[in-house]
Amino acid sequence: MAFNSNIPDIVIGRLPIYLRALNRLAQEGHEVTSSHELGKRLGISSAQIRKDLSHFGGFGKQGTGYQISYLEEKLRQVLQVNREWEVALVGVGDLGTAIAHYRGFADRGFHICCLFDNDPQKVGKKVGEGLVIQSIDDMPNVIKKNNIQIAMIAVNAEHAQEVADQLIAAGVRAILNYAPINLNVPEGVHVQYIDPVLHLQRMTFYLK
Amino acid sequence: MAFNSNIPDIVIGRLPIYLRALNRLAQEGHEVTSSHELGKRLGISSAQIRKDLSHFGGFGKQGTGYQISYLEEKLRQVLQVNREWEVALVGVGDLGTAIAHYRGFADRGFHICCLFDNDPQKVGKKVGEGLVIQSIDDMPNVIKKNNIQIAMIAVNAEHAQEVADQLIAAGVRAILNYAPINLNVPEGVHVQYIDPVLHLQRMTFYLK
DNA sequence: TAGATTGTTAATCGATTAACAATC
DNA sequence: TAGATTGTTAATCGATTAACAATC
Repeated sequence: MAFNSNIPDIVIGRLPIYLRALNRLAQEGHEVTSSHELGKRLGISSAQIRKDLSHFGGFGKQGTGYQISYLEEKLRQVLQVNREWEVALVGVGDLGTAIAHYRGFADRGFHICCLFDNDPQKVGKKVGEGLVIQSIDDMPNVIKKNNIQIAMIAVNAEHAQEVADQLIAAGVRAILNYAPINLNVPEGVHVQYIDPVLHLQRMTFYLK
Repeated sequence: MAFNSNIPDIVIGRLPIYLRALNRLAQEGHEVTSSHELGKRLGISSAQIRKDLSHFGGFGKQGTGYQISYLEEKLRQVLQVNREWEVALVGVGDLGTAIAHYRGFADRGFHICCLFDNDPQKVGKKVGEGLVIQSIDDMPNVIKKNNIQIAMIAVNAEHAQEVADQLIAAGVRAILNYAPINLNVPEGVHVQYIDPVLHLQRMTFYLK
Protein backbone atom coordinates (compact mmCIF):
# COMPACT_ATOMS: atom_id res chain seq x y z
CA MET A 1 0.00 0.00 0.00
CA ALA A 2 2.19 2.75 -1.26
CA PHE A 3 -0.63 5.16 -2.10
CA ASN A 4 -0.89 6.93 1.25
CA SER A 5 1.15 9.90 0.17
CA ASN A 6 -0.62 10.79 -3.06
CA ILE A 7 -4.28 10.71 -2.16
CA PRO A 8 -5.92 14.05 -1.35
CA ASP A 9 -7.29 14.15 2.16
CA ILE A 10 -10.63 15.27 0.83
CA VAL A 11 -10.92 11.96 -1.02
CA ILE A 12 -10.13 10.00 2.13
CA GLY A 13 -12.84 11.97 3.87
CA ARG A 14 -15.44 10.73 1.41
CA LEU A 15 -14.55 7.05 1.61
CA PRO A 16 -16.28 6.52 4.99
CA ILE A 17 -19.38 8.14 3.51
CA TYR A 18 -19.31 5.74 0.59
CA LEU A 19 -18.77 2.84 2.96
CA ARG A 20 -21.73 3.87 5.09
CA ALA A 21 -23.97 4.13 2.04
CA LEU A 22 -22.83 0.71 0.84
CA ASN A 23 -23.59 -0.81 4.25
CA ARG A 24 -27.06 0.62 3.96
CA LEU A 25 -27.61 -0.62 0.42
CA ALA A 26 -26.53 -4.10 1.49
CA GLN A 27 -28.90 -3.93 4.43
CA GLU A 28 -31.71 -3.08 2.06
CA GLY A 29 -30.95 -6.23 0.11
CA HIS A 30 -29.04 -4.81 -2.85
CA GLU A 31 -26.09 -6.81 -4.13
CA VAL A 32 -24.87 -4.54 -6.87
CA THR A 33 -24.79 -0.78 -7.32
CA SER A 34 -23.42 1.83 -9.69
CA SER A 35 -21.61 5.12 -9.31
CA HIS A 36 -24.79 6.73 -10.57
CA GLU A 37 -27.04 5.15 -7.93
CA LEU A 38 -24.57 5.83 -5.14
CA GLY A 39 -24.11 9.41 -6.28
CA LYS A 40 -27.82 10.04 -6.38
CA ARG A 41 -28.20 8.86 -2.80
CA LEU A 42 -25.31 10.96 -1.57
CA GLY A 43 -25.77 14.05 -3.65
CA ILE A 44 -22.38 13.52 -5.26
CA SER A 45 -21.64 13.23 -8.98
CA SER A 46 -21.03 9.77 -10.34
CA ALA A 47 -17.82 11.01 -11.94
CA GLN A 48 -16.46 12.01 -8.56
CA ILE A 49 -17.22 8.64 -7.04
CA ARG A 50 -15.50 6.81 -9.87
CA LYS A 51 -12.54 9.15 -9.69
CA ASP A 52 -12.23 8.74 -5.94
CA LEU A 53 -12.36 4.96 -6.13
CA SER A 54 -9.91 4.85 -9.01
CA HIS A 55 -7.17 6.09 -6.69
CA PHE A 56 -7.20 2.69 -5.06
CA GLY A 57 -7.88 0.36 -7.95
CA GLY A 58 -10.61 -0.77 -10.29
CA PHE A 59 -13.35 -2.22 -8.16
CA GLY A 60 -16.17 -2.25 -10.68
CA LYS A 61 -17.17 -3.92 -13.92
CA GLN A 62 -18.12 -2.05 -17.05
CA GLY A 63 -21.74 -2.48 -17.84
CA THR A 64 -22.77 -3.80 -14.43
CA GLY A 65 -21.27 -1.55 -11.75
CA TYR A 66 -19.92 -2.55 -8.36
CA GLN A 67 -20.57 -5.66 -6.31
CA ILE A 68 -21.45 -4.13 -2.98
CA SER A 69 -19.89 -6.68 -0.64
CA TYR A 70 -16.64 -6.60 -2.59
CA LEU A 71 -16.45 -2.81 -2.65
CA GLU A 72 -17.21 -2.65 1.07
CA GLU A 73 -14.39 -5.07 1.75
CA LYS A 74 -11.97 -3.08 -0.38
CA LEU A 75 -12.88 0.23 1.22
CA ARG A 76 -12.50 -1.31 4.68
CA GLN A 77 -9.05 -2.46 3.68
CA VAL A 78 -8.08 0.95 2.38
CA LEU A 79 -9.36 2.73 5.49
CA GLN A 80 -7.92 0.03 7.73
CA VAL A 81 -11.26 -0.49 9.42
CA ASN A 82 -11.28 -4.22 8.73
CA ARG A 83 -10.06 -4.71 12.30
CA GLU A 84 -10.96 -3.51 15.77
CA TRP A 85 -9.36 -0.37 17.17
CA GLU A 86 -8.86 0.41 20.85
CA VAL A 87 -9.80 3.93 21.83
CA ALA A 88 -9.14 5.90 25.01
CA LEU A 89 -11.68 8.43 26.27
CA VAL A 90 -10.51 11.36 28.37
CA GLY A 91 -13.06 13.30 30.41
CA VAL A 92 -16.08 11.55 31.90
CA GLY A 93 -18.47 14.43 32.53
CA ASP A 94 -21.92 14.56 30.98
CA LEU A 95 -20.58 14.39 27.47
CA GLY A 96 -17.94 11.76 28.19
CA THR A 97 -20.50 9.58 29.94
CA ALA A 98 -22.82 9.80 26.96
CA ILE A 99 -19.97 8.84 24.65
CA ALA A 100 -19.02 5.92 26.87
CA HIS A 101 -22.59 4.64 26.73
CA TYR A 102 -23.01 5.11 23.01
CA ARG A 103 -23.16 1.77 21.20
CA GLY A 104 -22.31 3.14 17.79
CA PHE A 105 -18.56 3.05 18.33
CA ALA A 106 -18.21 -0.59 19.30
CA ASP A 107 -20.76 -1.60 16.65
CA ARG A 108 -18.49 -0.18 14.00
CA GLY A 109 -15.14 -1.40 15.23
CA PHE A 110 -14.03 1.23 17.71
CA HIS A 111 -13.78 -0.24 21.18
CA ILE A 112 -13.55 2.23 24.02
CA CYS A 113 -11.08 0.46 26.23
CA CYS A 114 -10.29 2.97 28.95
CA LEU A 115 -11.68 6.08 30.58
CA PHE A 116 -9.75 8.83 32.32
CA ASP A 117 -10.80 11.73 34.50
CA ASN A 118 -8.95 14.13 36.78
CA ASP A 119 -11.71 14.18 39.42
CA PRO A 120 -10.65 11.92 42.34
CA GLN A 121 -14.34 11.48 43.17
CA LYS A 122 -14.91 9.78 39.85
CA VAL A 123 -11.80 7.59 39.76
CA GLY A 124 -12.73 3.99 40.47
CA LYS A 125 -16.37 4.42 39.47
CA LYS A 126 -17.82 2.17 36.80
CA VAL A 127 -19.40 3.45 33.63
CA GLY A 128 -21.43 1.41 31.18
CA GLU A 129 -20.25 -2.12 30.58
CA GLY A 130 -17.88 -2.44 33.48
CA LEU A 131 -15.35 0.15 32.42
CA VAL A 132 -13.65 1.74 35.43
CA ILE A 133 -12.65 5.39 35.39
CA GLN A 134 -8.92 5.75 35.89
CA SER A 135 -6.92 8.68 37.14
CA ILE A 136 -5.57 10.97 34.49
CA ASP A 137 -2.20 10.58 36.21
CA ASP A 138 -2.10 6.99 35.02
CA MET A 139 -3.04 7.92 31.48
CA PRO A 140 0.44 7.99 29.93
CA ASN A 141 1.34 4.56 31.27
CA VAL A 142 -1.94 2.93 30.31
CA ILE A 143 -1.78 4.38 26.80
CA LYS A 144 1.78 3.22 26.32
CA LYS A 145 1.27 -0.22 27.83
CA ASN A 146 -1.73 -0.93 25.60
CA ASN A 147 -0.28 0.75 22.56
CA ILE A 148 -3.37 2.90 22.10
CA GLN A 149 -3.24 5.05 18.98
CA ILE A 150 -6.67 6.71 19.07
CA ALA A 151 -8.19 8.93 21.76
CA MET A 152 -11.32 11.01 22.22
CA ILE A 153 -11.16 14.19 24.23
CA ALA A 154 -14.28 15.22 26.13
CA VAL A 155 -12.77 17.57 28.69
CA ASN A 156 -13.52 21.29 28.72
CA ALA A 157 -11.84 23.75 26.38
CA GLU A 158 -9.41 24.90 29.06
CA HIS A 159 -7.85 21.47 29.52
CA ALA A 160 -8.10 20.08 26.00
CA GLN A 161 -4.70 21.22 24.72
CA GLU A 162 -2.91 19.95 27.80
CA VAL A 163 -4.63 16.57 27.55
CA ALA A 164 -3.80 16.39 23.85
CA ASP A 165 -0.13 17.07 24.55
CA GLN A 166 -0.03 14.26 27.10
CA LEU A 167 -1.83 11.85 24.80
CA ILE A 168 0.55 12.57 21.96
CA ALA A 169 3.58 12.22 24.20
CA ALA A 170 2.23 8.79 25.18
CA GLY A 171 1.96 7.72 21.56
CA VAL A 172 -1.55 8.66 20.42
CA ARG A 173 -1.64 9.51 16.71
CA ALA A 174 -5.34 10.24 16.14
CA ILE A 175 -7.58 12.43 18.27
CA LEU A 176 -11.30 13.01 18.08
CA ASN A 177 -11.80 16.28 19.91
CA TYR A 178 -15.19 17.14 21.39
CA ALA A 179 -13.86 20.22 23.19
CA PRO A 180 -14.83 23.42 21.38
CA ILE A 181 -11.28 24.50 20.69
CA ASN A 182 -8.66 24.02 18.00
CA LEU A 183 -5.74 21.85 18.96
CA ASN A 184 -2.17 22.44 17.92
CA VAL A 185 -0.49 19.14 17.22
CA PRO A 186 2.79 18.11 15.65
CA GLU A 187 3.16 16.75 12.13
CA GLY A 188 1.90 13.22 11.80
CA VAL A 189 -0.81 13.51 14.43
CA HIS A 190 -4.37 13.66 13.13
CA VAL A 191 -7.21 15.57 14.72
CA GLN A 192 -10.88 15.62 13.91
CA TYR A 193 -13.43 17.85 15.56
CA ILE A 194 -16.99 17.39 16.74
CA ASP A 195 -18.80 20.57 17.68
CA PRO A 196 -22.49 20.39 16.83
CA VAL A 197 -22.99 24.08 17.54
CA LEU A 198 -20.65 24.90 14.65
CA HIS A 199 -22.97 23.00 12.33
CA LEU A 200 -25.99 24.85 13.62
CA GLN A 201 -24.27 28.22 13.27
CA ARG A 202 -23.41 27.36 9.72
CA MET A 203 -27.04 26.74 8.87
CA THR A 204 -28.55 29.80 10.56
CA PHE A 205 -26.76 31.92 7.98
CA TYR A 206 -29.23 30.67 5.41
CA LEU A 207 -32.39 30.95 7.51
CA LYS A 208 -35.15 33.55 7.20
CA MET B 1 -27.89 41.84 3.55
CA ALA B 2 -27.87 40.97 -0.11
CA PHE B 3 -24.72 38.88 -0.03
CA ASN B 4 -26.29 35.49 0.73
CA SER B 5 -26.23 34.34 -2.84
CA ASN B 6 -22.61 35.05 -3.68
CA ILE B 7 -20.70 33.64 -0.77
CA PRO B 8 -19.24 30.15 -1.19
CA ASP B 9 -20.61 27.72 1.34
CA ILE B 10 -17.10 26.73 2.32
CA VAL B 11 -16.52 30.29 3.52
CA ILE B 12 -19.69 30.22 5.62
CA GLY B 13 -18.43 27.01 7.15
CA ARG B 14 -15.30 28.71 8.41
CA LEU B 15 -17.02 31.69 10.01
CA PRO B 16 -18.21 29.73 13.08
CA ILE B 17 -14.64 28.51 13.53
CA TYR B 18 -13.36 32.08 13.46
CA LEU B 19 -16.07 33.11 15.88
CA ARG B 20 -15.17 30.33 18.28
CA ALA B 21 -11.50 31.29 18.19
CA LEU B 22 -12.39 34.94 18.79
CA ASN B 23 -14.53 33.99 21.80
CA ARG B 24 -11.55 32.15 23.16
CA LEU B 25 -9.11 35.00 22.55
CA ALA B 26 -11.50 37.37 24.31
CA GLN B 27 -11.77 34.96 27.22
CA GLU B 28 -8.00 34.93 27.48
CA GLY B 29 -8.04 38.69 27.84
CA HIS B 30 -7.03 39.76 24.35
CA GLU B 31 -8.75 42.80 22.89
CA VAL B 32 -7.16 42.90 19.47
CA THR B 33 -5.94 40.25 17.07
CA SER B 34 -4.64 39.92 13.53
CA SER B 35 -5.30 37.60 10.63
CA HIS B 36 -1.82 36.24 11.23
CA GLU B 37 -2.44 35.39 14.90
CA LEU B 38 -5.83 33.90 14.19
CA GLY B 39 -4.46 31.88 11.31
CA LYS B 40 -1.65 30.50 13.39
CA ARG B 41 -4.09 29.29 16.01
CA LEU B 42 -6.38 27.68 13.49
CA GLY B 43 -3.85 26.34 11.03
CA ILE B 44 -5.29 28.54 8.29
CA SER B 45 -3.39 31.06 6.17
CA SER B 46 -3.80 34.70 7.09
CA ALA B 47 -4.66 35.48 3.47
CA GLN B 48 -7.59 33.12 3.61
CA ILE B 49 -8.96 34.67 6.76
CA ARG B 50 -8.73 38.17 5.30
CA LYS B 51 -10.31 37.00 2.06
CA ASP B 52 -13.14 35.25 3.88
CA LEU B 53 -13.90 38.28 6.02
CA SER B 54 -13.72 40.64 3.07
CA HIS B 55 -16.86 39.04 1.65
CA PHE B 56 -18.82 40.77 4.38
CA GLY B 57 -17.02 44.08 4.79
CA GLY B 58 -13.83 45.59 6.12
CA PHE B 59 -13.73 44.79 9.81
CA GLY B 60 -10.08 45.53 10.51
CA LYS B 61 -7.65 48.44 10.60
CA GLN B 62 -4.42 48.51 8.64
CA GLY B 63 -1.47 48.38 10.95
CA THR B 64 -3.38 47.19 14.00
CA GLY B 65 -5.63 44.30 13.00
CA TYR B 66 -9.10 43.47 14.31
CA GLN B 67 -10.81 44.57 17.48
CA ILE B 68 -12.04 41.25 18.79
CA SER B 69 -15.36 42.31 20.31
CA TYR B 70 -16.28 44.21 17.17
CA LEU B 71 -15.40 41.34 14.85
CA GLU B 72 -17.32 38.89 17.05
CA GLU B 73 -20.36 41.11 16.85
CA LYS B 74 -20.11 41.40 13.09
CA LEU B 75 -19.68 37.65 12.58
CA ARG B 76 -22.65 36.99 14.85
CA GLN B 77 -24.70 39.35 12.71
CA VAL B 78 -23.62 37.67 9.50
CA LEU B 79 -24.34 34.19 10.84
CA GLN B 80 -27.55 35.39 12.48
CA VAL B 81 -26.49 33.96 15.83
CA ASN B 82 -26.97 37.27 17.64
CA ARG B 83 -30.33 35.93 18.80
CA GLU B 84 -31.74 32.79 20.36
CA TRP B 85 -32.98 29.95 18.17
CA GLU B 86 -35.58 27.39 19.14
CA VAL B 87 -34.67 23.83 18.24
CA ALA B 88 -36.74 20.66 18.18
CA LEU B 89 -35.17 17.32 19.04
CA VAL B 90 -36.63 14.13 17.60
CA GLY B 91 -35.71 10.80 19.17
CA VAL B 92 -35.08 10.53 22.88
CA GLY B 93 -33.10 7.33 23.16
CA ASP B 94 -29.62 7.20 24.64
CA LEU B 95 -28.24 9.68 22.17
CA GLY B 96 -31.23 12.02 22.25
CA THR B 97 -31.19 12.05 26.04
CA ALA B 98 -27.53 12.98 26.05
CA ILE B 99 -28.19 15.78 23.59
CA ALA B 100 -31.11 17.04 25.68
CA HIS B 101 -28.87 17.18 28.73
CA TYR B 102 -25.96 18.82 26.98
CA ARG B 103 -25.52 22.42 28.11
CA GLY B 104 -23.46 23.52 25.14
CA PHE B 105 -26.45 24.25 22.93
CA ALA B 106 -28.29 26.64 25.23
CA ASP B 107 -25.01 28.27 26.25
CA ARG B 108 -24.44 29.25 22.66
CA GLY B 109 -27.90 30.38 21.71
CA PHE B 110 -29.67 27.19 20.65
CA HIS B 111 -32.54 26.44 22.97
CA ILE B 112 -33.97 22.96 22.76
CA CYS B 113 -37.64 23.71 23.17
CA CYS B 114 -39.35 20.41 22.50
CA LEU B 115 -38.69 16.70 22.43
CA PHE B 116 -40.47 14.06 20.41
CA ASP B 117 -40.46 10.27 20.49
CA ASN B 118 -42.64 7.58 18.98
CA ASP B 119 -42.47 5.31 22.04
CA PRO B 120 -45.74 5.69 24.03
CA GLN B 121 -43.85 4.61 27.15
CA LYS B 122 -41.66 7.70 26.90
CA VAL B 123 -44.32 10.24 26.03
CA GLY B 124 -45.08 12.42 29.03
CA LYS B 125 -41.78 11.72 30.74
CA LYS B 126 -39.58 14.61 31.74
CA VAL B 127 -36.00 15.01 30.55
CA GLY B 128 -33.47 17.48 31.88
CA GLU B 129 -34.82 20.89 32.80
CA GLY B 130 -38.49 20.09 32.82
CA LEU B 131 -38.89 19.30 29.14
CA VAL B 132 -41.66 16.80 28.53
CA ILE B 133 -41.39 14.23 25.76
CA GLN B 134 -44.23 14.63 23.30
CA SER B 135 -45.71 12.15 20.88
CA ILE B 136 -44.29 12.21 17.41
CA ASP B 137 -47.88 12.42 16.17
CA ASP B 138 -48.08 15.92 17.60
CA MET B 139 -44.82 16.98 16.02
CA PRO B 140 -46.19 18.71 12.91
CA ASN B 141 -48.59 20.84 14.90
CA VAL B 142 -46.09 21.82 17.57
CA ILE B 143 -43.46 22.72 14.97
CA LYS B 144 -45.92 24.82 13.01
CA LYS B 145 -47.46 26.52 16.03
CA ASN B 146 -44.08 27.55 17.39
CA ASN B 147 -42.61 28.35 14.02
CA ILE B 148 -39.61 26.15 14.64
CA GLN B 149 -37.04 26.27 11.85
CA ILE B 150 -34.30 24.04 13.25
CA ALA B 151 -34.45 20.39 14.28
CA MET B 152 -32.04 17.72 15.41
CA ILE B 153 -32.67 14.12 14.43
CA ALA B 154 -31.52 11.42 16.86
CA VAL B 155 -33.66 8.51 15.72
CA ASN B 156 -32.20 5.41 14.12
CA ALA B 157 -31.15 5.23 10.49
CA GLU B 158 -34.36 3.44 9.49
CA HIS B 159 -36.62 6.28 10.59
CA ALA B 160 -34.46 9.30 9.86
CA GLN B 161 -35.67 10.01 6.33
CA GLU B 162 -39.32 9.72 7.32
CA VAL B 163 -38.81 12.05 10.28
CA ALA B 164 -36.97 14.52 8.07
CA ASP B 165 -39.81 14.53 5.56
CA GLN B 166 -42.32 15.30 8.31
CA LEU B 167 -40.15 18.03 9.79
CA ILE B 168 -39.71 19.69 6.43
CA ALA B 169 -43.41 19.47 5.68
CA ALA B 170 -44.03 21.24 8.99
CA GLY B 171 -41.68 24.07 8.09
CA VAL B 172 -38.24 23.09 9.34
CA ARG B 173 -35.48 24.48 7.15
CA ALA B 174 -32.33 23.30 8.94
CA ILE B 175 -31.62 19.80 10.20
CA LEU B 176 -28.75 18.51 12.27
CA ASN B 177 -28.79 14.78 11.63
CA TYR B 178 -27.20 12.39 14.11
CA ALA B 179 -28.52 9.31 12.33
CA PRO B 180 -25.81 7.59 10.28
CA ILE B 181 -27.54 8.06 6.97
CA ASN B 182 -27.68 10.64 4.21
CA LEU B 183 -30.93 12.54 3.94
CA ASN B 184 -32.56 13.60 0.71
CA VAL B 185 -34.11 17.01 1.13
CA PRO B 186 -35.61 19.57 -1.22
CA GLU B 187 -33.86 22.71 -2.37
CA GLY B 188 -33.67 25.34 0.34
CA VAL B 189 -33.48 22.90 3.24
CA HIS B 190 -30.11 22.60 4.92
CA VAL B 191 -28.69 19.47 6.48
CA GLN B 192 -25.59 18.95 8.53
CA TYR B 193 -24.35 15.61 9.75
CA ILE B 194 -22.78 14.38 12.96
CA ASP B 195 -21.32 10.89 12.82
CA PRO B 196 -18.22 10.56 14.98
CA VAL B 197 -17.40 7.15 13.55
CA LEU B 198 -16.88 8.76 10.15
CA HIS B 199 -14.20 10.97 11.66
CA LEU B 200 -12.48 8.00 13.25
CA GLN B 201 -12.57 6.01 10.02
CA ARG B 202 -11.02 8.91 8.23
CA MET B 203 -8.08 8.95 10.61
CA THR B 204 -7.37 5.23 10.69
CA PHE B 205 -6.36 5.50 7.04
CA TYR B 206 -3.22 7.29 8.18
CA LEU B 207 -2.37 5.06 11.13
CA LYS B 208 0.45 2.48 11.33
C1' DT C 1 7.85 58.95 10.19
C1' DA C 2 8.56 53.77 10.29
C1' DG C 3 6.39 49.54 11.07
C1' DA C 4 2.59 46.73 10.72
C1' DT C 5 -1.42 44.88 8.83
C1' DT C 6 -5.44 45.25 6.13
C1' DG C 7 -8.30 44.54 1.79
C1' DT C 8 -7.88 43.18 -2.85
C1' DT C 9 -6.05 41.70 -7.26
C1' DA C 10 -3.79 38.44 -10.05
C1' DA C 11 -1.46 33.99 -10.20
C1' DT C 12 -1.39 29.46 -8.72
C1' DC C 13 -3.01 25.45 -7.34
C1' DG C 14 -6.17 21.70 -6.82
C1' DA C 15 -10.65 19.63 -7.20
C1' DT C 16 -14.69 18.60 -9.97
C1' DT C 17 -16.90 17.51 -14.12
C1' DA C 18 -17.58 16.22 -18.93
C1' DA C 19 -16.67 13.10 -22.24
C1' DC C 20 -15.49 8.82 -24.22
C1' DA C 21 -12.88 4.61 -25.37
C1' DA C 22 -12.84 0.21 -23.31
C1' DT C 23 -15.40 -3.63 -22.11
C1' DC C 24 -18.64 -6.37 -19.45
C1' DT D 1 -24.97 -7.76 -30.57
C1' DA D 2 -26.91 -3.65 -27.99
C1' DG D 3 -27.00 -1.38 -23.74
C1' DA D 4 -24.85 0.01 -19.74
C1' DT D 5 -21.26 1.48 -16.89
C1' DT D 6 -16.53 1.68 -15.70
C1' DG D 7 -11.82 3.97 -15.45
C1' DT D 8 -9.32 7.76 -17.20
C1' DT D 9 -8.03 11.89 -19.68
C1' DA D 10 -8.60 16.59 -20.64
C1' DA D 11 -11.25 20.75 -19.74
C1' DT D 12 -13.46 23.49 -16.50
C1' DC D 13 -14.29 25.40 -12.47
C1' DG D 14 -13.41 27.23 -7.97
C1' DA D 15 -10.57 27.90 -3.97
C1' DT D 16 -6.16 29.22 -2.00
C1' DT D 17 -2.13 31.88 -1.89
C1' DA D 18 1.21 35.46 -2.99
C1' DA D 19 1.98 40.01 -3.39
C1' DC D 20 1.37 44.78 -2.70
C1' DA D 21 -0.79 49.38 -2.59
C1' DA D 22 -3.34 51.66 0.86
C1' DT D 23 -3.37 53.32 5.33
C1' DC D 24 -3.60 53.17 10.36
